[in-house]
Amino acid sequence: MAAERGSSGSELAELLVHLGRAAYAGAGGELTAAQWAALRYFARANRFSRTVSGFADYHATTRGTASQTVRSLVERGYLLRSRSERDGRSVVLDLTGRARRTLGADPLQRLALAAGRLDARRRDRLAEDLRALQDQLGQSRGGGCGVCARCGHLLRGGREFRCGLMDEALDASETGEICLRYRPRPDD
Amino acid sequence: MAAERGSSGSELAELLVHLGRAAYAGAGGELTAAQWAALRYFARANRFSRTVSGFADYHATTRGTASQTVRSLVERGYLLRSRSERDGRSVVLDLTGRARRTLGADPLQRLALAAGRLDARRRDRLAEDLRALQDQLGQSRGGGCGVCARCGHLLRGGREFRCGLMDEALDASETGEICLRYRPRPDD
DNA sequence: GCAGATAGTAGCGTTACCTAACTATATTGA
DNA sequence: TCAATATAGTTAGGTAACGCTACTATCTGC
Repeated sequence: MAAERGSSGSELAELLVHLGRAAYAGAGGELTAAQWAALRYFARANRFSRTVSGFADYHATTRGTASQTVRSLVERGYLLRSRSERDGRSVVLDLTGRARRTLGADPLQRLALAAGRLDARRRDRLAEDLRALQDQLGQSRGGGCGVCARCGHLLRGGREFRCGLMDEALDASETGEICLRYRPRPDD
Repeated sequence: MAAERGSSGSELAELLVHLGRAAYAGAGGELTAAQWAALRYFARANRFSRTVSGFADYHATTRGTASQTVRSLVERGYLLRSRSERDGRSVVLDLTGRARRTLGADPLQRLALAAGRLDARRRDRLAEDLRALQDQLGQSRGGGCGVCARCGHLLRGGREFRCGLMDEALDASETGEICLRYRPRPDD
């Protein structure tokens, strides 16, 4: 029952959650928090992941809720909806130009700016620590989430990239996108 | 427009917010996310801050919303409500024994455990970085939030602690509690 | 005192969120 | 090949979060 030296795990966890909320303080912009989250997700997810289920997983909510949020964004002209050619059950969501412009007004920018003012080394260190936490959490759930560049399924041969799971070639620029199927590399 | 080296501020911000949400993944326990947040707040706030407005500020929401969340917790036996002697307009909220026991099942514990598994030095570093971000955000808003031990209003004389703003003595144990009036020390 | 600020509540409408039920397509396997 | 099962997505219904406005009560400053 002795207090831990320095910061305890719970303090850290509270700090993290609190910061995540405070970032939106007094936002009130043109979209709700969930809608902003969806826009950010579809802006950064790769072509295998820009689906309703993908967002539901990322946002840790149900498909029903995700479906509702997506619908509101489609109706308001932020997302384009098309059927997947890979899977007849899936729909693919893509950002419209309007959505890309709107992302510039994302209330999260305030936090992003604050983070951008950190020393580059410190920022990288922070990101690394947060990702370590994320991977650890992801393990205990099904999901997890990260970019191909750090994914255990990525195969590289020379300058070519390939996803071993989907068995498809990846453009270099795609390796920085978020993927549903992300799994931390074991040796990482 | 060139990509920043390493992690950009926006990536970091997204990571942070995402982690804050993912921590609750599949929680679904006996309370909602807002209710857990309230319980945590009232467990950690000092006697000047255990009010509806205090929680509203901390949780970055309106007093109306905070009032509703608090009411639900009082009705369900998690919080005790009493009028403040210092200020006739205020009510003071205190956790019941049931609430303290319930906090053991806080879904945030999963993240807290993950954080607790980090190396102690790394954890302190992480907490420090997050607090730096928080202070920077707090500045641009009115609020801000932190513990007396790091507050600019704290005066210490020998082993005695005192809040210069409220002009009251503080018990040593109270200096680890959250305060509404927290202001980062200028020289920090 | 009186004006203006602040603490809290109440009511309204929108949205998030969950659950459960449902359709349609994929996958599995006997 | 065909039936069982799993998965993608939608819909409906209910609770609570959330912001807004309006309101009362108390406090603070002049």
